[in-house]
This record gives sequence, C-alpha cells and structure tokens, in this order.
Amino acid sequence: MREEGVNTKGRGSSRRAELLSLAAKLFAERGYVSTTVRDIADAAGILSGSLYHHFDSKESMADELLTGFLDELFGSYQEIMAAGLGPRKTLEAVVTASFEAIDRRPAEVAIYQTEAKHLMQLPRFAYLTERNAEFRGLWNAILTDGVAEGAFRADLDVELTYRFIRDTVWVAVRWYNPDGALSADAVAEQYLGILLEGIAAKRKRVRKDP
Amino acid sequence: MREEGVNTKGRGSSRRAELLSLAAKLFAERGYVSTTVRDIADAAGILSGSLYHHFDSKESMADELLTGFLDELFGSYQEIMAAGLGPRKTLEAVVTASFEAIDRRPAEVAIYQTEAKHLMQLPRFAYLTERNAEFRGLWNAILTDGVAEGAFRADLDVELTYRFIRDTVWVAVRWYNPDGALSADAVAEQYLGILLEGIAAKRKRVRKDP
Amino acid sequence: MREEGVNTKGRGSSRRAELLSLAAKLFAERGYVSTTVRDIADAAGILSGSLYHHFDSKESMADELLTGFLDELFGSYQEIMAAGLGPRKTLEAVVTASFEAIDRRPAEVAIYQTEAKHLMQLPRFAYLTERNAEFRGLWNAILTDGVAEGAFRADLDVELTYRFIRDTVWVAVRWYNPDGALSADAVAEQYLGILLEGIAAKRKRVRKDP
Amino acid sequence: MREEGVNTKGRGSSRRAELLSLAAKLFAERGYVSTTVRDIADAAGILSGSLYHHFDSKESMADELLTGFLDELFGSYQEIMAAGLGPRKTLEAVVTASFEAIDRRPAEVAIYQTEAKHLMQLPRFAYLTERNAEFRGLWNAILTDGVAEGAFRADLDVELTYRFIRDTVWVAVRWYNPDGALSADAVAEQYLGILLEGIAAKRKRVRKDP
DNA sequence: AATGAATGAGCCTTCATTCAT
DNA sequence: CATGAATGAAGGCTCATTCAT
Repeated sequence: MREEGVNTKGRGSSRRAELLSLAAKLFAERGYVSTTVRDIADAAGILSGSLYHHFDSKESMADELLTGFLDELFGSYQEIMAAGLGPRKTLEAVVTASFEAIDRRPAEVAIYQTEAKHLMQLPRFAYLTERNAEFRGLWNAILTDGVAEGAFRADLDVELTYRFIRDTVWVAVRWYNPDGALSADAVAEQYLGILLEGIAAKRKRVRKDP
Repeated sequence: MREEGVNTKGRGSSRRAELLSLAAKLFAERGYVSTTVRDIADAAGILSGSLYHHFDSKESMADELLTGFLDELFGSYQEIMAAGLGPRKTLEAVVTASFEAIDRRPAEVAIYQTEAKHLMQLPRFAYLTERNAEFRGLWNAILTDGVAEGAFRADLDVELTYRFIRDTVWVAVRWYNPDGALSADAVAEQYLGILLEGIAAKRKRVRKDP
Repeated sequence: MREEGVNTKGRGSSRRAELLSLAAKLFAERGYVSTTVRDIADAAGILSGSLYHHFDSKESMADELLTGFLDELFGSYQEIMAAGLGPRKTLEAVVTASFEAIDRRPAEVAIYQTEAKHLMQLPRFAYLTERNAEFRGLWNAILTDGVAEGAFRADLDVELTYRFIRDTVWVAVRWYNPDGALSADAVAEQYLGILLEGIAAKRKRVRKDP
Repeated sequence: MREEGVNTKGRGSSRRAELLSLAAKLFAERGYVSTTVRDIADAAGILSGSLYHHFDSKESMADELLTGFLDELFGSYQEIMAAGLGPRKTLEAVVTASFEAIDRRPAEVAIYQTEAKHLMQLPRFAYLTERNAEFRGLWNAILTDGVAEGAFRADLDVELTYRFIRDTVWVAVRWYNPDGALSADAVAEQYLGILLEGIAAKRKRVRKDP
C-alpha cells in the first residue's frame, strides 16, 4: 500500500507514467548522472522546470523506477520459492523469471545493473542493499539445497557460483533486445543449457550403461 | 625518443603515473562522469588546475588508461592465439589471461566495463569499437574451431556463448578483490570448471566404462 | 512563426534585448575577450549562469550582435546602390549611412571594428569574411565608376582609396559620441569635405590661367 | 638613459630582444589579452616559466614594446618639428614619418592601435595618455599654423581633421605589408595626395573662368 | 638560462531546482 | 499543468606567475 508517503506528488496519473518511462529509457541509455533533467523534459516536450510538477527530484524518479521494478521482481521470486519445486526446477524458474524481467523492463534492469552500486550509497536507496542481501540469500538456499540433495555438483563453490549466475543473468540486459528474434524464454533456455550441464552432478553413467 | 603523438605532455614521468593510477581508482569507484577533476587532484594533494600540467583533459586520462590496458590485454591474447594450443587450451588460456588482467588492473577493467559504452560514442574512443570487434572475432574463432574439432558441444550457439563468456568474465571485476583469499588463477579455474563442463562435448563414457 | 534556426533560445523577448544591449556596451568598452560573462550578468543584476537561459554562449551574443548590425547596415547600402545616384552622390550616401550606423549602433560598430579580425577565424563567424568581400566590391564599384565617369581623379589608386575610406569611416567610432554636439550627418559632411576636396587651400586658379 | 629602473631584468641581451620581438608579433596578431605567455614561450621554444627569467610579467613586455616604439616615434617627430619646414611640408614629413614607423615596427604600431585604449587605464601605462596629448598638441599646431598661414583651407575643423588624420594614418597598419609592393613612402605619397587634394576630379577651371 | 611542478584566481558553462505567473 | 526566469553550486579548463632544482 504505498500510494501515499512523503514526496509523492500525485502518483498514478498517466502523464506521470509516460514521463517515468521516458526517464527510464534515458537513464538506461545514457546513464543516470549523464541524463539531465532537461533531457527528460525535452523528450517529453515540456520544459525542465515542469517536471517538478510530477516528481520531487531526479532522484525520486530513479527511486520510483527501481522500487517498482524490484517489487515486481521479488514478487515473482517469492512465488517461485513458495512453490517448492526442488532445487533444479527452482533454479530454472528463477533464471527464467529474471530473463523475463529483462524482457519486460529492460530499462529498469539496465539502471539497476549500472547505477545500483553508486545509488546504494545514498540513504534513500538503502533498500538496494537489502534487496541484494535478499537475492544472495535466495540463491544460497537454492544452491546449497541443490548440492545437499545431489542435484548439483558436490564440489560447487556456492558463493562463487552465486556471483557467477547473478552477473551472467543481469549483464544480458546489455545486449538483449526485446524486439529481437530470440525471446527471453529462448535465451533462458540456452543459458540454462550452458549453466546446468556445467554444474549439474553427472549421473553415474556406468551403472546405467549395461 | 618520444614515440607518442600530439597532446602527450611528457608521458613517462613517475608523477604522471601516480596521478593516472589515482584517477583510475577514482574512475572505477565513482564512475567517470561522477569523478571530478578536483576529486583526482584532491587525492593527489594538488590543485585541480595543476593536473593540466600533466594531462590535457579528463578525457585524455581515461583514454590513456584504456589504451594502456587494452594494448597490454590484446598483447597477451595475441601471444596465446599465436601459440596454437587447440580450442580448449586456448579458451582456458584466454579466460585465465582475462582474470589475470582483472587481477593486475582492476580499476582499468572496471572503467572499461562501465564506461566503454558511453565513451565509445566519442570519436576519440573509436578504438574501443575496434577492440570490441577484435575481441568478438577472437572468441568466434575459438568457439567455431572448438565445435568443428569436436572439443565443444555441437549444438552450441556461438554468438550467444560468446556474449555469455565475455560478460561473465569481465563482470567479475565487480567483486574480485586482488588482495583477497582467492587468486585470479583460482577464480579462473573455478570459472572454467563451470564453463567447460557445460560446453565441452561429453565423452561417450559408455565405451570407456567396461 | 519562429523563423530562426537552432540555438535560438527564444529570440524576441525584451529581457533578451536588454541583456544583449548590455553585452554590446561591455564588449565595446572592454573588448570581447576581456569582458566576462559575469561582467554582463553583473550589469544585468543576475547571476552569470542565468544568462544561459537566454543565450547559448558568449560567442552567440557576439554573433547575434554582429549579424543584426551587419544585416541592417547592408540593407541600407543596398537601398543606396539600387537608387542609381551616380558615383559622387552614391559615395556621399554610403559614407553618410555609415556614420549614421555609428550613431545608431556605436557599440556594434566598435565590436565589429575591434573584434572582427579575430572572430573571423572561427567558422561561426565566416560571414564576416563574406561581408568584407561584399563591402570591398561595393566600394570598388563606386570608385571605379566614379573614375570612369570623370567624377573622381583619374590617377586614383582604387584599392588604396577603398582601404583609406573604409578605415577612416569606421575608426570614427572610437571618438564619435552619439550624445555629443556634432551629429552624425555633420561629421559625415565634414568628412566628405576633406575626402572629396582635400585640406589644401585652393590656389586662386583664375589668375594663374590666362 | 633608461638602462636601469625597477623590474628591468637585464635589458640588453640579444635573447631578450628576440623574445620581445616574438611577443610583439603575437600581440599584434592575436591581441594582447588573447596571446598567452605560453604562446610566446612556445614560439621561442622554451617553457612559459622560463620567460620570467627575462621579463617580470606579460605586462612589462607590452610596456617595453610600447615605450621603445613611442620613444623612437616621438624622437622623429621632434626632429621634424625642430626643422621649421612650414605647415605643409611639416605635415608631409610627419605623415611620412608615421608611415615609416608602420613600415619599421608594424607589430608595435598594431599593438598601440589596438591595445592602447585598454592598457591606458592601468597606472603603469599612464604615459600613453601623455603621448596622446603630445600628439594632439603637435597636430593642432601644424593644422592651426597651416590655416593661419593660408596653407590649408580656412574652413577646416581642426579638431576633426586631427582625428581624421590620426586615425587614417595609424589604421593603415591593418593592411600595410612591409614586404609588399608598395613602399611606406609610396603609400604616404598617395595618402598625402588624397588628404591634401581630395579625391574629386578638379573641374577644368580655365574654361570656366573668363 | 631553463625545466618542471605547482598555485590561485578566474573563466565559460552546466545543471538540479525554485517559484511567480 | 506548464512556462519563463532565475538561483547557486559545481565542473572542466586556462593562465599568469612562482620557485626549487
């Protein structure tokens, strides 16, 4: 229920949404610092001062963008985790959900990828750090469980693998094109193909063979 | 004996190298745009204007940093490619060399990772685009050869795998700590463990078994 | 209905005109380079950055000033040339129009006089070179015609005379005071007196003749 | 006897003279303010700081240049005035001497022409104001005498004519080329032709008279 | 005589933001 | 809702000058 709160300036109008989407695109393309408030206003065909009718500040635009995206993303993660699919299927579902997020909100993912590190230092964006921890916890659980259950290689360095997956997935936003030939799900599948055959425990084929 | 071109302002002094290294660290930490010339000067204990005794511009610092790093990196790549090790060993060597670059020049890699996209648009940094193409060509060759020779899975999507590897390797700069417990080579080994068992063609264990 | 091109920033407001006029005065008094943007802003009672709400740059102020002045000036020249008054009357009219320009726009003339040489080297001010050529062409025509028709001395060095007149007229801006006792037309008349007849007392030729 | 004085830093060396001449050229070409100390040093093939071995300041270079030039010029004027040649010959001699100064020291004249107005405001350059007064006095004398003796037109506006001559003569530095086809004396002659007799063709008075 | 490093002041410009209209 | 004018802080860069070596 976050429709109120301080500094909210009438969330909900469609003009606002347009402006926010414009800002997202620009932040993603040029970077948050390099995108000026006037760039956004220009893109919207208004004067820069007029933006302050809708938003309190440039920061609050980034905030809203990131908050919205992360809420949605973690919502889908939680659903998956709650479904109790077992390590391998869970991993697949989480990776797929992530690629779908890239597909649906490429700008927000790009902003998150590129700017989080710097934004995180501002008190206002403290939730980024929390979300990071949450994300790490989630993956740790999946991987640890998977190793324990024999779904993943026993010699897996869980921390390293977590980082590996995290970076690999999100960094795809740099080249993934929502309008391109490869769908998010197709990319996810390919990606999982590489990832799983690498970390999955090899079935003892000896026994199967004869 | 000064081989460099115009705008060189006495390359080679040790003070210069110090300043450049300071700049690299700051660019990496705060981002190129967010790092002010004053930040760099402050870190060096001089006034911002004094930096211009050594460098023509902030841009030229980034340029020099990137050029130096890329020259070194591609030098090592070329050595590897020239050695004719075969696809798998070549891949291992290139990945290892990359992690070693992260180990030796973390700041430069971070700058490259984060800023290249934006810098590339400036004529001065056109070489970044060229290097990118070179890099893609190199990986394409390794992967294509590997598939042809049966070293890698036959169903590999070469382009996607290239991106996968590229992003995965470089993004490690975000968390890799040169002074940490894990050496670059150890990381490379772990990384290759995941990567290769995923893309390597599976030996037909059936025949080996009996 | 805005006819101007890019970088125009709302030409036409009266505040703009005020600021431009202030800039003209200062450029004329202290010289273009020596006049700082802060000087202009101070004179206007605003902060230097606020000037950029109205103009793109210091250069564009000079540009606008010069363009406006030259357009007007050459407009009046063209009217005169079109009138077909004959060399002597044309010369008188052009000289008079020039002194009137000094009277009406002393600051702009001063800027033109003093800064054109340096400004001309910038691509943006290429039109200064064109205007120069136009001016030379105009005078060449007047003088050449005048000599041909017997209105001016047959032994006139046209090129030298052109320079002589050009410099003499414009340099008057250095001392001419629009609010002084001597009107522009009066100065023009005196000037034309010297130019056309010289300063030597005429010998009483009557007596010499027979 | 000005070989001593404050801030003199070893006047008299030939290196000094070279540097000063270089500075003169640059001041004349680019203007005093726009010429940087480094421009001068670059032209001399040394570092900017090294210039301060020879001169106290940029200002002192301009000072020395102007002082030297004006001393020489007024020296020649005084000789002429002392010769008692009569108004017309005196005028001719002064004009000729002036064109010869342009010929011999074009850079200094250009500096004087262009920069005096601004430099004059500095206490250090107070002598420029004095020289100006001296110059005005000199011309006033010549012209007034000439009118009185009947050598010049009785209706001459002396003040205006003084300005006219002053500006006309010095402004020639803008286009006069010491290495060109026209010698300074030739220009002076042409100039005096116009000044003394005007450019209008003389009516053949013979026929009109009887 | 000259270098090389630095200073300190100032320059043009940008930018997020404010606010009366 | 938006404009238009302005603020205030900062940013990259320049330049005359100093000084130890």
